[in-house]
Amino acid sequence: MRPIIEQGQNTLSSRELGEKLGIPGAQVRKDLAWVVKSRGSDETGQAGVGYNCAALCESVRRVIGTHRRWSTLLMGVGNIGRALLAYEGFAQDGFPIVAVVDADPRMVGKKVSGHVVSPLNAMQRLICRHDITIAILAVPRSAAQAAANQLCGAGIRGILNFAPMRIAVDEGISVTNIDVSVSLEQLSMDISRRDQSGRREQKRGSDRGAA
Amino acid sequence: MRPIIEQGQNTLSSRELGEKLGIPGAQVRKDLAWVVKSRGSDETGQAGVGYNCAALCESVRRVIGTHRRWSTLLMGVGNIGRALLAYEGFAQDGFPIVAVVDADPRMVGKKVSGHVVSPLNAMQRLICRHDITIAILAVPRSAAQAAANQLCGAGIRGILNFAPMRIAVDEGISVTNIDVSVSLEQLSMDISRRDQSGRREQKRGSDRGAA
DNA sequence: GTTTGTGAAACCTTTCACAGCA
DNA sequence: TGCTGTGAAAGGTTTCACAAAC
Repeated sequence: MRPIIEQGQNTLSSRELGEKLGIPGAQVRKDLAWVVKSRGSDETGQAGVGYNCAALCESVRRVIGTHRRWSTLLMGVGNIGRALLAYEGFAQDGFPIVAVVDADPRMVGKKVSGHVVSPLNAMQRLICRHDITIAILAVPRSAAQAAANQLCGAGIRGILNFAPMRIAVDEGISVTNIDVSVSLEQLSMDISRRDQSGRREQKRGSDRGAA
Repeated sequence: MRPIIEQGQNTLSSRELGEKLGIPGAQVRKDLAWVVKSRGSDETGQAGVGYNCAALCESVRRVIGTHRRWSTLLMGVGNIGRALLAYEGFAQDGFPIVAVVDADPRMVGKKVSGHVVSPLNAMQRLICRHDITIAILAVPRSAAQAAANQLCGAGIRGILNFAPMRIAVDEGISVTNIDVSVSLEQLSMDISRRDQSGRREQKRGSDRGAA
């Protein structure tokens, strides 16, 4: 899993890339053409050679937005919040947690994995001062909507929501949900459907490999 | 957010349902027709009335697979593992954690949120005995592929992977990934794209509301 | 020779619109 | 009248296939 560019190869064909991703080369070319166009760049692939790894990487990072740092605020230092703070890998990915708040006064002032927990009423100021765009919402379900409202009011641009519910937000604010139960349901559905097609396959005498 | 069925309403139209989900009624009808067909049931919606909430719920649960319990094994009692054990909400959703294992001998025998941690070599036996179909993989990235291999060998059917990497698994095994950094990247891309279209909108004099 | 970028074709999903039913 | 189920239209995505570029 060492970066390809460090393995001495500094160019990649769409077919190679597609093999790694399990998709046909044509789709890679279409997608990459879109990336280049989105970026407004003219750094395109070279016929007969392929794509320059470094340039490609930079283009993709531009389009995804990971070329810059996105300061984040963590709201809630319960079990999930503490696990996230302990991980410490987000800063490397460009998402440093620069502020931590909790509604529980008993938590305020405590240090969790090196981060001092601030009170809710400091949030607005923290967001402005640290130019925070993203909030990680790690509070219990019962507190989630109220917390989301406060975040919207404080001028956050996006929320990563760990509460097992849909939160309503103001127009113009993006939300991404992480819900372990939903992921488990996806998984169980995948397994069920595989079971069913397997049984069908058996019944009508294995038509043609896997579906 | 009280269940609709407890609010005295025991029937729902595709339009109502679509409004709640933010999609047109026609799509709800198409999807529900698929659910009914998938289930092989003839419990269909009633013209002029709508869908029976209870029957609909049951059909959807059948298709997703949540009509039955899926015993799960947790592998790894690090920060994420402990947070998952502390949550205790998965059992209610039909995904009870019935076994917990960790490679660290110092962890074995300890009780975490009421679950005794078993050693790795007990895993195979636990999976058979408790009829475990799903594993939650919550180990560090460096240990993830080896752990996945062991799970595949032990006859697991699906893996919910929290390690920040793609794991390779045997044919016929389903994987769902939860990667917070990837979710943060999704969020930042959403925000970036909104910014861009916003700026475009401004430049050419706000064509027509939101894009 | 190899590989890109891209029209055209094939495929899939969403929306429309309406006959038919309660 | 109100609503479903579905054929047809519209829209979008993926794959094919090949001229042009290296």
